[in-house]
Amino acid sequence: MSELTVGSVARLAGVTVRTLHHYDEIGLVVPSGRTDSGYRTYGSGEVERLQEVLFYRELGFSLETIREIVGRPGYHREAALLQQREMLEEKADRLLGMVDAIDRAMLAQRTGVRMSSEDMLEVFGDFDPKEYEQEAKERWGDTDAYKQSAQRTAGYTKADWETIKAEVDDIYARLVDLMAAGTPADDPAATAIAEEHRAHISNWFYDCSPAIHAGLGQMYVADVRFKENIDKSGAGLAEYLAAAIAANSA
Amino acid sequence: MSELTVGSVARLAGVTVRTLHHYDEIGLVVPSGRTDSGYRTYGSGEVERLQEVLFYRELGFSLETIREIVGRPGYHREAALLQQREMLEEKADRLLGMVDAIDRAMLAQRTGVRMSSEDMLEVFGDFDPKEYEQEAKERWGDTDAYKQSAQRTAGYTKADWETIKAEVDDIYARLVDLMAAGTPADDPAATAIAEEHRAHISNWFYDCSPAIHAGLGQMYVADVRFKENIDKSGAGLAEYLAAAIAANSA
DNA sequence: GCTTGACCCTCACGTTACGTGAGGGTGTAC
DNA sequence: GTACACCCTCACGTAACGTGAGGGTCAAGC
Repeated sequence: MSELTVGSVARLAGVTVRTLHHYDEIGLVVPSGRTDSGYRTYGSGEVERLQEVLFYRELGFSLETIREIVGRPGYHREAALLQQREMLEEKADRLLGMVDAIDRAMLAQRTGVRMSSEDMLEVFGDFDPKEYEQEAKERWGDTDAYKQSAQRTAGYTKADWETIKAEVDDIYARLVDLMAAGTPADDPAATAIAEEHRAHISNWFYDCSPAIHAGLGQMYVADVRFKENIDKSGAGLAEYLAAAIAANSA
Repeated sequence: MSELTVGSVARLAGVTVRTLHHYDEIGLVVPSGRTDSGYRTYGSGEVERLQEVLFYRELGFSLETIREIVGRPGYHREAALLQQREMLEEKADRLLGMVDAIDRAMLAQRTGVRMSSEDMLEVFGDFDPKEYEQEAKERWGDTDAYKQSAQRTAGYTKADWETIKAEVDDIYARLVDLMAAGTPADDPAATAIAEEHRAHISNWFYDCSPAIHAGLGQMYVADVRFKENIDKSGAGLAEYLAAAIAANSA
């Protein structure tokens, strides 16, 4: 009475009949018996086994491995799970790496012939934004800001990058002037430029809240790569900019 | 003179000879010609095409799709790339979901029979840590702290969770006492307990630096789910705890 | 008793992107 | 002359089923 036919079991477990045939063929889940006319019958035990098999299948195990897991009573399920976990993480990493590569490819394609490292170098000197790209991805890959930035910048042409660079240079130059004049970083003149800087980022990269801006400022002095690059526009500019941002965010 | 043989091309492109045979079979990359004895010869054009094919292959495109991309001159490479990008992200999400499922499965397995929602409920009342899990994953999924936490907690038994709960309750109770006595949150008595709270998290979940702890404190008041849960131990406790943490982190 | 569906069966080939021999020529260095 | 590296063309194998082809079975309705 509790013997079910293939169709019922298939619907119950959310698989096709062919799948059950296949599992029967390879001996992974074998029907409890057959009717006189040859119809497969499944008991509750078989259905349970099927569900365990499907659980592991969902986790991406191969049927061969699943056979070992559900077959041997004392099989190291935990070790298998751990191993699988690592494999999945690696795969996911690979896929995200591909996403990254696509972003780069689209950037290259959109910017006409190519906006590859050579052109980058032309615009940015020896501070290649791409150099920082991988790490940025690791740090902020999953944040909205990163995605927004990646999406927007993918469409930028060389002319855009030149405009961006020009804007930043202008901001830096005016800050250097203030700094040279001995203006304190929390002076309204400086904080106004810090605010311009924030607008610049919001405009070209991602919505930059004062809080995020404050974090950026800290990084400008903490991360030597940023600091060195900024200081190229004037010694001590990184600290000055960071202080102005801090004052503006407060 | 610039005609290369299969082996050379294969080594050059980092693929096997069989791959080149296959691409020839399906007409994806066809040799420029054959020698009298039937050897395949590849010119620079073919090698270039091969490299373009391999580029798209790296991105996970099927050979059929690649044929369309590199075949038609005006094919919408960009649209294809965008679509592929989305697919890859979805796949990556799926894989990370599996990792998550494995974490849960291991948790279930380690805690003896099962440490499922029912038991969770028993220990934590109606504040199920798992309920917050998905969002935590989204927010912090890629951080070291999250991984550390997920790894450690995967091994916790029901008894562990009870200990954790008891410790937190004790911390909260003593804070409520201080609060009732009118002790300011920046009083050493309160900040000492805040420090205990930090140690508790470092001990059971992940290395909690003062900076991270400060962030947590802010979230305790900003996120109603945390706030409400904490306030169950005493009205206003969330703010008091947050203030004590802030004072302790300063 | 007969038809009509819905369901079941067993082959068996198709899918992806090659891996892996089998069986046999080719090119050149010693 | 022969050893060895390299090339060729079949052609089957891989994972997990999808998809018919060709043909029985079962219960319901006429």
